[in-house]
Amino acid sequence: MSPDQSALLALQRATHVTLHALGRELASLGLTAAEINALANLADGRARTVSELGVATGSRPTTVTSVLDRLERHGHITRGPRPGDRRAVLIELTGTGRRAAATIQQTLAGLERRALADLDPGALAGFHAVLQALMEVPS
Amino acid sequence: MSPDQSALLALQRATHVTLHALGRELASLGLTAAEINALANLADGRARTVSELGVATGSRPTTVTSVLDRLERHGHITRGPRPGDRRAVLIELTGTGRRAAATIQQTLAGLERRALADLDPGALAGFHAVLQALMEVPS
DNA sequence: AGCCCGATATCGTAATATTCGATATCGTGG
DNA sequence: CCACGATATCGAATATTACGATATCGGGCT
Repeated sequence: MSPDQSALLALQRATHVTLHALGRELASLGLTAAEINALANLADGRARTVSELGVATGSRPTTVTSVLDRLERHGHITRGPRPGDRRAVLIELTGTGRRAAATIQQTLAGLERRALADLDPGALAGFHAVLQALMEVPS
Repeated sequence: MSPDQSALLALQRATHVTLHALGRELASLGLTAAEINALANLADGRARTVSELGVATGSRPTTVTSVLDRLERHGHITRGPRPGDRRAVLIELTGTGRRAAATIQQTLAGLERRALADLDPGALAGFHAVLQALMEVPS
């Protein structure tokens, strides 16, 4: 009954599958998975630097830059200097960006609620513990 | 202390991070993440169709086809007809493919062992339960 | 037998994603 | 004030993924 030999293979499959489901529900926004991911991480309204966003999404700075290029072109974000450190760039949501991010967050929350409602409470804790352990594995 | 508001965002970040770690350890094979994923799923030696591989990796058939194109060019797999159903294509590992897949599986297993050794036994069960629930969410 | 429909995989095309190396700018500590 | 690390971007290349169209095939229906 083991769904997979490997936790990592299961992780990747689940990521792809849920990404497709999320993209289907948010097709009207005309955004790609990476853009949705970035907006979801910005949805709380707190400004972030490119590096912080890279850590949050698990991507490299150059990748984040290209995603932000498209988000900026679509008018969803603005870039500005960080006060006190003009190397860093602060990413902030625009009005339309905030609306899109809110839609994303609601869809995200709804999908998770439907999926995890009937689940054992400890399962979610174990889920996060495994993710944490996988990300901190000593190389 | 909650690592993330959203299980899905945590999922995506963990996937990216672990993919980078895995790619680093397997850099000598000269394979990309998608190719590694495909070979890992084929590592048990059982032949699979393109569709089965798509389900296992969570990708669409066209995506699998292009990944297989590269694996075939590298001499890691062969394609042949499935006896009794010539629509389907059976993917099988070659000699070099089997060696690469074995290396991948060992690296995968080692990485998971290092990461999950000190973890509560129930955590892994919860992890798989959450993944299962997320993939089966009613649309 | 003949036919239509769904399943399977591939192809062409295009848009995205990702990476690498190089570069410009900026803080910080000697 | 100077060297070094941090930060982000750019240019070029490759990989990834998707969509629609196409070819082939199995199976059921008449």
